Amino acid sequence: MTEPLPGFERPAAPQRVVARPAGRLVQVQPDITSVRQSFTYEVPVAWEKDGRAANVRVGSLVRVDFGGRRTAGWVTAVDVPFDDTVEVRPLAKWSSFGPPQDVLDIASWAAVRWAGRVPHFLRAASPPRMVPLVRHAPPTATVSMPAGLAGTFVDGVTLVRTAPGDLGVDLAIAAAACGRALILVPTIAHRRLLARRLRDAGVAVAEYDDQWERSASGATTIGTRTAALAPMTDLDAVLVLDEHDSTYKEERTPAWNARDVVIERARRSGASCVLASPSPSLEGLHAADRTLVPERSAERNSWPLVDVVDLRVQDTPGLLTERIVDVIRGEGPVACILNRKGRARMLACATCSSLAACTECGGALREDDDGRLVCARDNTVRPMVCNECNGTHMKQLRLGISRMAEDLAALAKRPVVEVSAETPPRELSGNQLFIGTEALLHRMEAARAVIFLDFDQELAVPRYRAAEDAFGLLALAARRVGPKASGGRVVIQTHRPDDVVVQAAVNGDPGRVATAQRDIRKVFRQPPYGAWALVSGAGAEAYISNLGPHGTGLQINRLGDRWRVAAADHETLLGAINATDRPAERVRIEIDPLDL
DNA sequence: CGGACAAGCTGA
DNA sequence: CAGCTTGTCCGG
Repeated sequence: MTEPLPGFERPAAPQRVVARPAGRLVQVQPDITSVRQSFTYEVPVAWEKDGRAANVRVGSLVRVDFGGRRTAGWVTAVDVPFDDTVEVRPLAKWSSFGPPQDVLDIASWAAVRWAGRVPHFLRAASPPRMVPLVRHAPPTATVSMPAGLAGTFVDGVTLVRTAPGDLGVDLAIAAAACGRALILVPTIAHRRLLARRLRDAGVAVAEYDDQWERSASGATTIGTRTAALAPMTDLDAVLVLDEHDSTYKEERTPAWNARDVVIERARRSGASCVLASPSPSLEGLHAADRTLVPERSAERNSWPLVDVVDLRVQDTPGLLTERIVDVIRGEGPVACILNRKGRARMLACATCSSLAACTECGGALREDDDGRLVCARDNTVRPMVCNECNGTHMKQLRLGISRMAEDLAALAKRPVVEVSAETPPRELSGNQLFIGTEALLHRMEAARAVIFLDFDQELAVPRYRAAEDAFGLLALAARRVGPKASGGRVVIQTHRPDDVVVQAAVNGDPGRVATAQRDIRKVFRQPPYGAWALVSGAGAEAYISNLGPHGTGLQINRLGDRWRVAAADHETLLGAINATDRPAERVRIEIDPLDL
């Protein structure tokens, strides 16, 4: 920059455009999804007199005039410097206490991690009803550490493989004994049960999000997915029960995962983090610094007896085999599981009963319009010929559930309760014979036996997580029937009795599934050994072309009207995803999709 | 998100 | 060229 010539000095600094307002200045993030920026507002001077001003804190919910209308928003910073170039308006209203600084920070982190918008996360982190004041009755953990668990809650992330029937009461008490604890469970029923047991043990409990205010005051917080954003600070312990459960993943965009959020919160607070599950996810194992596994014989005995019915060698056609007759005729509640999700019809050889499977990937085959066999996973096509015996005639394996219920009732010589989503809970109690989809397993409390009439569908689902999910279902069945000593049993009917998932259940040895899956996922760079984003929606194609310039290190695959974007790690993937402009049409971006 | 405004399009 | 549509920008 050269010196200006005499007479051409630069004008003096411009006059202040606006006068400094009298009140304190705060930043507010409006609750408008597409606004990614905070704006400065003034705390009205009048609020200082009546004490309202003292409640304007980071995280507080307020209402502000914004762009010609009034909208809700969150205070994201207080006592910010004055910028004289823009006019500052006063806050219109103070609404409620809100999430603390830690949670605002985690919301920003999560917005990057799942390519979402901050307001989505702040909404989930906010109280369900306005909270006029937070009473600070600091609850003190008076519980002592349960015997044998002192070494579980240590620095870093620990994965604990639990017995299938373990509902985590002792682990939860151990977490509470550490101090400020945040505990995640998959269902509200599980939350209620655990909260009751903890209160009985003398722990001050907040059930999130009904008791948002209590959580904010530091009580041991128990809740489902959204509890990952509970208004807690200075965490000492984090516990995720059934960490493999898919309910931790939000289905709507942003499709964030509560388990991953609390792992990050624990890391930031220096809290010990325990992930517990009888069927650990590979993501959980990958995130863990160490894994605790039960002693072999104890774990084996914690699983029920598992009978495998080899459908290839049954005399009776169909799924109602001789082997289940005794089980369904006995006393007590029995659940028959027949998943109808994934309408893809499956085929088996009419001669040797082998399941028609893809020679490349093992996925189930269906018949296309030209009478050939097509793999649902990789679209490999081959003629209608059996792998095993070269038979050319295939039979359909699918049966309607109502028809199945009738046949089952006839075979069992007792009535069958057909369970659907509409079945009221009271009809699920009692010593009856039930038939339904896997939702039945989630809804009933206990069973003497669980029968998977057709486990092939679980094994052959064309998804990279199929084996893990199938084993998770067996672990849930094991929870419902109890350990070997209880006398209950799980029956698995399948054409693939030697599948590692089936054998892991038979031997009560979940480690086998993880070991087998780990190798496959590593080779194919599937999560968690790679990072994926699934791009769909009307604007997907335009978005993918915008992604091009940022595409270093990305692999992009078209899957019909969706695209899979893969990278070696989240940093590479999210760097590109978040730097890419979105077209006007809707684009749905799902990071770490489960259904692929 | 929704209003303001600019640029583009259409029909007489 | 008025009157309308479509697109882009921005809000304290």
